Amino acid sequence: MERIDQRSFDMIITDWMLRDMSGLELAHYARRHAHGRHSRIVILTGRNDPSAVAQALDGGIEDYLVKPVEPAELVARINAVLRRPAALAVESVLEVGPVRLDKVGHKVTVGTGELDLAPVEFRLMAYFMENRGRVLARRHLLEHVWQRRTGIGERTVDVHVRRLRAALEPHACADLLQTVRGFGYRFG
Amino acid sequence: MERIDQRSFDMIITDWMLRDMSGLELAHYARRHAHGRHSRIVILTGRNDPSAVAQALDGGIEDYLVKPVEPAELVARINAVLRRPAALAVESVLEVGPVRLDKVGHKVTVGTGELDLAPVEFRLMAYFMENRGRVLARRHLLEHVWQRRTGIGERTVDVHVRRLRAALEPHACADLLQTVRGFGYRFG
DNA sequence: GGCTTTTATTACAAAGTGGTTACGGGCTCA
DNA sequence: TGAGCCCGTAACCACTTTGTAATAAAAGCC
Repeated sequence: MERIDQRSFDMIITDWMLRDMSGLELAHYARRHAHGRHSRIVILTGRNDPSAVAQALDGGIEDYLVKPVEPAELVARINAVLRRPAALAVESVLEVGPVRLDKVGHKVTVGTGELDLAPVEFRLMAYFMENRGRVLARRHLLEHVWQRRTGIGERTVDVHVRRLRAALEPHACADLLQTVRGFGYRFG
Repeated sequence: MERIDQRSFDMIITDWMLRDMSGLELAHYARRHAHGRHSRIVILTGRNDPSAVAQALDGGIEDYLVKPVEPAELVARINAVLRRPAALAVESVLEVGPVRLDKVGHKVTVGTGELDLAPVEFRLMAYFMENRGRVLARRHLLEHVWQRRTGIGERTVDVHVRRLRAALEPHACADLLQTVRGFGYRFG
């Protein structure tokens, strides 16, 4: 924990049972602290307990290996984890520029102000923030934000984007939600 | 494979040994095809072979599970994979000289400046960058950049090349897009 | 230097695309 | 049950995109 305070690590490999805390607690500590925020965490332990695996993975651990592990497999799994894009935030709070979206608290704030969004708008916003910088086609958004697959017109997306922009407008960040002509929309 | 051709999947779970191919081959097939490109692939098999694990993970497989797997662990691992940002996001950036083209973000930058390209121009640019240094015939470009096969005059390509050059001009790299008289165009 | 072929440039009209607004059905909640 | 909010649709408008055609320029070829 001292080391985590001092500098950042590409990867932290820890046992499940430590002297004073669990590996998961260590992981959460790392996630909360600036330097460890982007560390990828792997648990390597002798304890083969599915519920522990579930708990660890749901808690944002990158991988959970049960000893004995063949060195070849260990190396392969480490490489696989390192190859992946940097760890995704475990917290349910998404943040892009001045916009903060709390998925659990179901609340969106821009700077100090709060946004009042309808259900669909909220999910759309969350999806945009989860995929910032990426162009999302209308068809794609309909599939992922509107769960039901069947016939909703693509123009509907336009209208909801407009509503999002209208909500962002008073806070002067409507330009975060950009139109990419011929392809879709991009956030951030 | 037929299904992969037809639509996209969030995740593909497959055995290691299939009738006519390995799960890894199936994975590579999915990765190469448009619809499967963003699928996350998990191998679930009875074969506990560290070198197979290494091979699979190095080949871009998201996870490799050895049967028997506790349902709780399976679900946890599936969720963990789905929570991760879709792989291959990094691969989509093409770079030639000072020109950077981000296919996912649908953005083209030259040095610090950004290029504003229309849909056809963007696809044309991407195709040129994917085939840099290669002379591309007008007929060839019409077939690959304009997907519809039907009669578009070859002169049209000239016009779009001109538009690309006009976009590159202010950044002093219009000369990247060269004319090869009698054959077509070359980029880079 | 003429002549032909190939490419560059410009202008333009038709088709395409997105922004905006209004509206009505459906749902929720008091 | 009624008011009010959500949300999908449609219509209209403005603006872009894009293929073509016409003309200018350049590059070979003898």
